[in-house]
Amino acid sequence: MSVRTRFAPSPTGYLHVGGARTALFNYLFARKHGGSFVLRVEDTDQARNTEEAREAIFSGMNWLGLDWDEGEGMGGDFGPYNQSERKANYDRWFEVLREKDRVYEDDGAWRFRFERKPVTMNDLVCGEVTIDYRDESNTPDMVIRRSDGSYVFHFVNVVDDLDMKISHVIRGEDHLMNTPKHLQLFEALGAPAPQYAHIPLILNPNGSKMSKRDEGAAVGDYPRQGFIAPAVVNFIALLGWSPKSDDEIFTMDELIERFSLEAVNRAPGRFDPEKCAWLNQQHLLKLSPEAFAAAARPYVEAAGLPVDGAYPEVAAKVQEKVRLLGEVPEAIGFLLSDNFEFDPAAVEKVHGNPAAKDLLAALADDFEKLGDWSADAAKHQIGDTAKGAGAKPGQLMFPTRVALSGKAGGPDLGDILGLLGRDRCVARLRAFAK
RNA sequence: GACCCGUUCGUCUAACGGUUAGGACUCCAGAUUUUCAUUCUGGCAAUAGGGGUUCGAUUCCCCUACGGGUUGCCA
Repeated sequence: MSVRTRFAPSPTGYLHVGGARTALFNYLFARKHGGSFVLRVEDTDQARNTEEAREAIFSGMNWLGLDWDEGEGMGGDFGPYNQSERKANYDRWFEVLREKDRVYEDDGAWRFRFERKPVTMNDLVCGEVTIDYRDESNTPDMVIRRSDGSYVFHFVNVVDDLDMKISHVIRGEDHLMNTPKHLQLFEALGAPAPQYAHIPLILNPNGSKMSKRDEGAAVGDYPRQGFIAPAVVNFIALLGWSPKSDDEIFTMDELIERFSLEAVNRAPGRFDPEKCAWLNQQHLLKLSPEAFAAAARPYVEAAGLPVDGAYPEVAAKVQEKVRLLGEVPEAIGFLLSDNFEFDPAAVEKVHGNPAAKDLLAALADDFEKLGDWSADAAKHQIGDTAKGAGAKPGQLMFPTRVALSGKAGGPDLGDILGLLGRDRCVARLRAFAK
């Protein structure tokens, strides 16, 4: 029997990290076993569905690199893949239940008659869990068809998994208690149930349940802040799953290679923005300088900075200095434009050294007298000027950095000198010395 | 309330019933870089509590506490 997994979001809001991770685990499992990954849209809640939400789900998955084999835009042998178009299937299976006398009418709605017995599920992550359906007060017969003729989640979910021949259902732990209901439905329908794996939920840094509006909740916010997809995929994979080794930087292919449901944890995990940012930095480091510059380009343009000519070279100078692409404009703005801000804290630090002003003025003069201008020559001149005034080179390097860039950190000072050129260096030094 | 799942450094996690309980993020300290960052080295920091079983328990069992989930004509 071939592996077939599915991601079945309802288009009622943007794609959030919990959903993205569910999609990722289903994707990894399918790819690892050479199976199929199906995208099914559970759009039965007409009141809350929106077209924007549909698009957000597709674009979020595309961004993450979770390509599906069947569903929206891909076709497939088990369509349609939108629940809103599958009513005929539901009607057909509902008739089966009615013929078997497993449903009864109640106030115009139809309830499914549970078998009153203990139901045991063998979850691939949680192990054996038994719910006793002899306790009717705890497990009342559930409505599967509303009085308006539409069907509820439990029923359509089961029918679709059955019709689409889903072999493994990997979903959030919030569905654990639903599973015995689904198992009973499969049994009543006379069909074998898929294997289930319930993965723990994702919590906020403070331990509360992560929901809409929380930081880091919307996948769409990640690219806006300058996260790249491989880093986000890597991060959410590590939330609740362990490679069982000390390695932790993984590409999608490596995750596919190493993923297994047995290594999924049972305890809910908290979302840590710091570690996510660190992972982003690690993945940024793996990019070629050209790829890094290209990835950062939109952020720099959005900041209103010119990206012609020297931009790619300039951007490459900060590749190992930023954690998020959104930090790039701030890091290189002073190299692309003469219009930049001074960091008060950095300026204050320079003012702490009374000799700095004279040293900077002297350096400007020496720069003008320097023969050939090059990054190395200029850098050496800083040392010479400092020594000439009886100071250590390090004492002049920081003030020079602040005078030229307005900041305490940034590209290598030699790179700054070379990229800026003699005239701009002299002008900025003199302006700052005043 | 009832039912279910869970609990190892602040966070993510590793550890055939036998380890000085390991790694990573954060933080701190050194080294390197004539500068910031990177990098490297070192440091701080954990088995929720109480009972068992066992020669021996982070690991198995029970109780308590805490956290999460489910209890809809939502999905």
